[in-house]
Amino acid sequence: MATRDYGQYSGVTRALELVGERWALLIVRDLLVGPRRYGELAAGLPRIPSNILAARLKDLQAAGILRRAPRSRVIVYELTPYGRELEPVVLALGAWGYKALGDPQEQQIITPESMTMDLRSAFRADVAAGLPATAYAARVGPAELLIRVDGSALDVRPGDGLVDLAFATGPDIRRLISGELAPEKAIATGVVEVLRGRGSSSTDSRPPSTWPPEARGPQRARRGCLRPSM
Amino acid sequence: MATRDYGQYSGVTRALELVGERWALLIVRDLLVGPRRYGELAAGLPRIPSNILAARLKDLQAAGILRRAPRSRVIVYELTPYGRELEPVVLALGAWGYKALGDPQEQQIITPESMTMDLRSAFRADVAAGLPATAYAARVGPAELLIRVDGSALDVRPGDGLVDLAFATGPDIRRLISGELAPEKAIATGVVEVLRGRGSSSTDSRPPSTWPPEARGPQRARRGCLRPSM
DNA sequence: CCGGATCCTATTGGATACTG
DNA sequence: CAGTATCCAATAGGATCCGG
Repeated sequence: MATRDYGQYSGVTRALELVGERWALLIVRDLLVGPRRYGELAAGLPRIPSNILAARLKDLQAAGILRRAPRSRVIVYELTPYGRELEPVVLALGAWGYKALGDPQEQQIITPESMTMDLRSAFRADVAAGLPATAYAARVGPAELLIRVDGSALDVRPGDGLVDLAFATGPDIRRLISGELAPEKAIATGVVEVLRGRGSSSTDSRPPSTWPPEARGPQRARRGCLRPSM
Repeated sequence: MATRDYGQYSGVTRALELVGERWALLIVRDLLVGPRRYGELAAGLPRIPSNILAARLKDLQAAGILRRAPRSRVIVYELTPYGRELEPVVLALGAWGYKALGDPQEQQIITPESMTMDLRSAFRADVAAGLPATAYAARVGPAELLIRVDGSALDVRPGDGLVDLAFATGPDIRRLISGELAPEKAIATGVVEVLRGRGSSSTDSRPPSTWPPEARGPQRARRGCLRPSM
């Protein structure tokens, strides 16, 4: 490995030598949602310089964490089985970091990939096991997600579709994800606004008032990445 | 936070802003074993420059992850409750990294703290639940550890004491920790050498032959940190 | 336009020396 | 022992450029 090593024979140091550099785990996080093209990764990591993205992709590939795969004339990057085994690491980091998250700042964006992984990190299989199979359309700030819960399995992915229930939330969903707020209380206090109906999407509704007005309309900053704006 | 941020509102980015810098998670790892003094941390992280250690301690303290605590005239650093919640992150990273670990290289050391956390990462509560309470003295390469298993609880700490069973292992213990090798096979193949007896310590035995000769004697490089030497 | 490579500057980390 | 201060090397950031 080209990366500077820690001079220690241990699992944590080895892991940090492979994925400890800046941006590396964020690339892995986005690829945990699915294979992505170079430009899609760049769009989801708004501040990454293109030379750093290229360098990380090269390093992660050399480490056997991801691979370049040609998909009908375009190249996508996808995790190897070993790379996918980083999912517990990313989920644990996300769950921990979510507790230290305050209100969104100006210039902080939410991407579909980041919100997808944040929701996965909040999923409690034991709780979900008692629920009937349900599909949700969620608008979490500016990201639109399709969520399916079936037994103790969770499927979250960016997008839309036919669902049983649609809901929209503001930035306070973080209190729900971090476990600070119970789901019933979230609905009762308006943190989560339930939009009933077996409809198609959530595009026929407005986000709850906790989102500032300027965040309501879709303000595309870059391909597929919207800013919560405040 | 002074650290450069990722411009994203998500749990993983927030976590990486707090503990994503070089050396930070290794300091947390060592403090998960117990409170440590500045010099003890420096000894356990052999290549860390003292200015970096000082800077990280300051940042981690500002982030509410650790605190300086006066203990009878000396200052120790200890994790806050929030800092201790990083344990799942460190264990997941260690378990993942262990699978990518090859044989120890020259100049790679093993510290009691690193080996303690590596063993914790390999602990399977469900398996241990069926075993009687037992205390082990383990010499893992150059580190001497006291291991107690009771029900589904594991207690690993650097040190020695009265035990039920003593054993010594070479670098191939990594195949045991990573799950590649079953315990019975490890003993059968000599990866783990069992030194029977309800004795006091493992100091009356030699490590298995898989450790190179020059590693057999205790070669203290720095306080409490020994090198496996190849 | 996508997928990078290159160049240059700004920031951070690393090694060593030094101090209360 | 518990850190600072200094200086230099390495890395990240930003802009631009290039080939398909």
